[in-house]
Amino acid sequence: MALRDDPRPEAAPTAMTEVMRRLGQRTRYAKDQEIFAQEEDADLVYMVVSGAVRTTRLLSDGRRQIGGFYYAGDLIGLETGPAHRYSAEALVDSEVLVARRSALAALAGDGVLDRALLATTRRELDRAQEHILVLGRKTASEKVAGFLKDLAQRGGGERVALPMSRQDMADYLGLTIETVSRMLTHLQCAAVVEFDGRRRFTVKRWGALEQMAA
Amino acid sequence: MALRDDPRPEAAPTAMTEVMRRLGQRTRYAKDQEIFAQEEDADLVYMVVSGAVRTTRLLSDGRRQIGGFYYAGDLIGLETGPAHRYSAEALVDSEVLVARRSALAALAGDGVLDRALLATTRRELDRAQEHILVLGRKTASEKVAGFLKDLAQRGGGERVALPMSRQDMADYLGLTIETVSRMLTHLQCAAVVEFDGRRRFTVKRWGALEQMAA
DNA sequence: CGCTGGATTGAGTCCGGTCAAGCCTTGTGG
DNA sequence: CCACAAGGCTTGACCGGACTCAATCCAGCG
Repeated sequence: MALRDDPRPEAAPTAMTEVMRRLGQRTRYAKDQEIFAQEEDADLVYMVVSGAVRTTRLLSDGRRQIGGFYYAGDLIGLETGPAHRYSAEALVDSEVLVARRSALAALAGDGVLDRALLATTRRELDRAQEHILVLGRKTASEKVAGFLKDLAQRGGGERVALPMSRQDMADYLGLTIETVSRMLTHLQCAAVVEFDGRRRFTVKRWGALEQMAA
Repeated sequence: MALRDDPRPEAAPTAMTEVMRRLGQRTRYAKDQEIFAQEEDADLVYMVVSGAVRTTRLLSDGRRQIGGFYYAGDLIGLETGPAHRYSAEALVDSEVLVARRSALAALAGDGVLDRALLATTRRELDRAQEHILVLGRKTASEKVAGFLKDLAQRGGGERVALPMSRQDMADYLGLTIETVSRMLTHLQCAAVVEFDGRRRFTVKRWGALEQMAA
């Protein structure tokens, strides 16, 4: 595969990472364990150290929307006001640094913290707006192709791991599990990607994938 | 109608409003005139003084997604990094205060500006996440009912104005203009709302509207 | 090796999109 | 002040992409 420049933005400002490392309480969460709950008081900030996390929002009738997936270096828990709008759960066994917001402010200095939080929040807003475009105006096959493309870019390597289930993908993309599965089958039949087990794939025709993502 | 407490959050922190009033260049935009363009350098901050604004994002094939609608007191132009992800246009003839970000920082002091921007950005992120839930997991009738409900709450008064076209509503909700029109007709047939012309309505059965918004 | 739960596949349905025809405001000019 | 145009909106008929329901498949694990 040709070299491409890494599209990943800095996961979080260095100052933030530094402070979190010093003040954060390292905590382990098992697969599917809840890290924080919807409506819970949002006084804590979380940084993923290893593993992966999803943020989800539940409607009373069981419909679920996933807000995003977070990996090592990503900050969560700041996307909300006083109370969380989303809950967060570990996708796989994960380690997370947890810190009180007030403690962070004391150590980092208000200005530094504010600037770091602003940068992270703004990046989060960009992600959300991209997500809005996808949910509002893309077809099922564009959604799935775009999802795999993003994952492959983020992963960097040849073989890309899918840490989430088909249900998670569906709930992120506003589709059903069956539709996601069909689109994956199509992509594989078209020799755009090749799956090696259910949670691992390789991009075979990068151009085609980008085109399908539109 | 019974008194309800006003669900509107402060449109923008007072410090921000104050500074914008002093430093902002008051500019008029005609209906449908562009305020800033997608991909344009994002050095300016905008505050709506009167009228209404939409932010939109265009796909190459013409599909359009509206990110949000903004009214008097709302800040725009901060939802992005170095370059705007969305363009902004006036929904109706509007007045907007325009200020350089650097000028604001100088006057307000970095800390104050950062804190104000953080608060606004976070509120914007909340809106975006709500929008994601709506686009990903709600049906057409829930989307339209929810949209009218939000407008009515924001408007406060008895008669609620719709400053946007059906096309704008459709592009905000991820629907077509025909579907929006049909849902509005249904709501009116069910005597949930009553239209007085095409751009003005009254909520007749508040409970039913909230229930349909789910 | 057999169990188990996630994933795939198929058949049929339905919600929302598409295409097309008309309606109704709103605004303009005589 | 009315006539008429024009564009936004509504309505109808039909279509199709994504959903639903249901039957299997199969990878991972004890």
